[in-house]
Amino acid sequence: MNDSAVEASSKETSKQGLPRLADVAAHAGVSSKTVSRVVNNEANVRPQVRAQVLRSVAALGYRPNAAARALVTQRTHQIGLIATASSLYGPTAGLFSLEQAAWKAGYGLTLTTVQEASEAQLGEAIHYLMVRGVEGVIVSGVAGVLHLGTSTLADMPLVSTSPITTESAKHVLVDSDQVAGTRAAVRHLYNSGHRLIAHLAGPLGWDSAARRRDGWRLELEDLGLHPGPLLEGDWSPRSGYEAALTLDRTAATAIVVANDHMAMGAIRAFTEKGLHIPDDMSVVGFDDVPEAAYQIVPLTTVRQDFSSVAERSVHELIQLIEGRPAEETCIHLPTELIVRASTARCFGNPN
Amino acid sequence: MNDSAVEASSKETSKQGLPRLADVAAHAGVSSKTVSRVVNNEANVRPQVRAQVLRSVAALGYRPNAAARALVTQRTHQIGLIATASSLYGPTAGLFSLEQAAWKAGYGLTLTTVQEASEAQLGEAIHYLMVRGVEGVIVSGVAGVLHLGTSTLADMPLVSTSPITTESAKHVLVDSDQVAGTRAAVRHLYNSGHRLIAHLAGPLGWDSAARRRDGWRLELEDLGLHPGPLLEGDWSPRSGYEAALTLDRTAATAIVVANDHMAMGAIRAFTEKGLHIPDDMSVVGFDDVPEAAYQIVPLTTVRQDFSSVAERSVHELIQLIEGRPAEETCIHLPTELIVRASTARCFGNPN
DNA sequence: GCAAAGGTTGACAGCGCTGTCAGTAAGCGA
DNA sequence: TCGCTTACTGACAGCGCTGTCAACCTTTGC
Repeated sequence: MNDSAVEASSKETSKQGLPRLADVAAHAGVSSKTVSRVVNNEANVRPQVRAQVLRSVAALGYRPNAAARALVTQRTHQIGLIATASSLYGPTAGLFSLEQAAWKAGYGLTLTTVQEASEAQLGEAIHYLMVRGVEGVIVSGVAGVLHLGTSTLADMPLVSTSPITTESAKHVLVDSDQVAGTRAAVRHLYNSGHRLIAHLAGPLGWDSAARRRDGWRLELEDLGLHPGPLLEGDWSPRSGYEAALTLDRTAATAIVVANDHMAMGAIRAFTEKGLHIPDDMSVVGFDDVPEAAYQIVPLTTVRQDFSSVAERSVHELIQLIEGRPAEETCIHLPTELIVRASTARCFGNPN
Repeated sequence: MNDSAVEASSKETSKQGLPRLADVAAHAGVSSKTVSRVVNNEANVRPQVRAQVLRSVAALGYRPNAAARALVTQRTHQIGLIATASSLYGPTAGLFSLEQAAWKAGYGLTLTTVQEASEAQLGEAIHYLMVRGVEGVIVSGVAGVLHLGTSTLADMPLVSTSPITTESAKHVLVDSDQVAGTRAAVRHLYNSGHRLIAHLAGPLGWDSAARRRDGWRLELEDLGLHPGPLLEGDWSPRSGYEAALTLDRTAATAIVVANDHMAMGAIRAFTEKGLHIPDDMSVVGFDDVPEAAYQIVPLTTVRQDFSSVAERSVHELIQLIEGRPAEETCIHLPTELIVRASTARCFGNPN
């Protein structure tokens, strides 16, 4: 019945000086198993015993030891996240949503990064996470197709934004519908009278960059147009700037850019070349970063909902972890075209 | 001597079906303690025994169980990160550097977020991390001053970008030198002839926002100038836009903005009002986000090195974790003024 | 009033690993 | 050759917790 401060008791015997289940049990006058029941909210404990235990827990400042618990239950309730190390908006924006979704579901998030999606780096990251006992892995914003043939990840629940080369039932893809996104951008430009529509892609080794390019190309084909010039950047504003410098108004009157930051760089480059946006060149971005709406020329862009992707990813992963097989193995979330001021009617091609 | 594939052996007895130390020991014909020695790279194992054990480890695909290890060694080698949930550039940019620095030092990173830095939310986050057994905590981009009086964090190694109200020797502050940053911005504007210099601050409940404002005010005082208008935003481009809408050219010829994204919003607002940047209004940002250099009007800004802050934070934290007291409890890393095109001489005030 | 059923509690083993310490083999000087 | 040091190896306990199972204590129905 000792209700004194946190550091009160002197009987606790844990190595670290932290109180253990047994200390709480002694304090409350019950067995440690009963304390365990209370702490884990199990049924069949008399209310007054429960209350007394709770009081002792508070009095001693008891916290369960995750390692001990994990050891016996074989559950860590940890999710691993593998992300590409970059300070780019896209991959990071969903991070907090990811964490919050995991938190709500009672899971912790262990973060790890790779510089590039080489098999070696990915393998190292996976090893790192598995040693730490994660129960599932989310791979976010990693280039290319994941090859997990005989790898150690083959049997681990995994959600990725990139396709994976396994038939494992434990692998699910969750991502924005990139193809539909650039398709919508192209259609919008077409409807505005543009016929010469270029694309500034992300690094095409990245699956999402390739899919955005595919959308652009497919929509042009459906529209009966020849694809305009295809440029490639590395997602950075600088690369957008440099790529756009090489593009001529004779080659295209509009360009679909694979992300907003490259679009900003491109707009800067066009401006330098004396082209006015949108009158001389229409530009569509992708992502809808917060500052896109507040550029001097507010950016028309394809919004993707990073939060939804993150939440859905966590949801699907936890389904897999808890043994429920995935209903769909390939989930594409909708994107939305946000028309602002960087696109205009093309009067050169007045249809 | 079985060198077959990972899933080979059928003798492993772990609940999860994963091989344990004892399985490797049996496979190699040694005791589990010897395997433990090899796995942990301890001395005093005969080379050929070591080699044999290593072969068995590889053959069985053995991975040490972190929970068991943590239980007995009382070390988790995990660092907790508390960040504010937002998709803003500042707080997230250093995240990957943080992770990489932790990785190199052999630590894992567990991420958690708070919506706001209320005592309640922070307490919850801390509890979450402590239950997961982190050995130290980094608090990044959290508003205000941390009050950790009798809190459970009081005795835990902690590195923060905000000041903390404890005398604990285990708490260190690592951050960019915000004051010097805005001071440099003001001086640059002064040297360009500006005398009416406004400030658009971040949310002043945030310590970093308050310090940036202080730098602005202090430099103006040192220069013998009265502070111009002080506005407040919430770091977002939108808030910068809205704040700038209220600012008149008669009130200021230049403005120091507390981050780049608000600066972009402000530039957009000024442009809408018919003010030309930089001729009618000079704008200085803070952060130097990647797209700042590629705006239609490239942004003059105060660059802070998020990577250095992150690396230093991890370094200091690990010092604390490993029991070495901090040499400095308050570390400010330098910032650098990057002059681009959003600032110009003020001809209205020709010195 | 008694048995059966159900609710509540605790003793004990053991999760997979490492620290301790004792024991055995090898090296070495006299 | 012996005795002593040093290099290696393994038996065993136990980290803090939960699962199992047996024991006990209430209720309830008749």
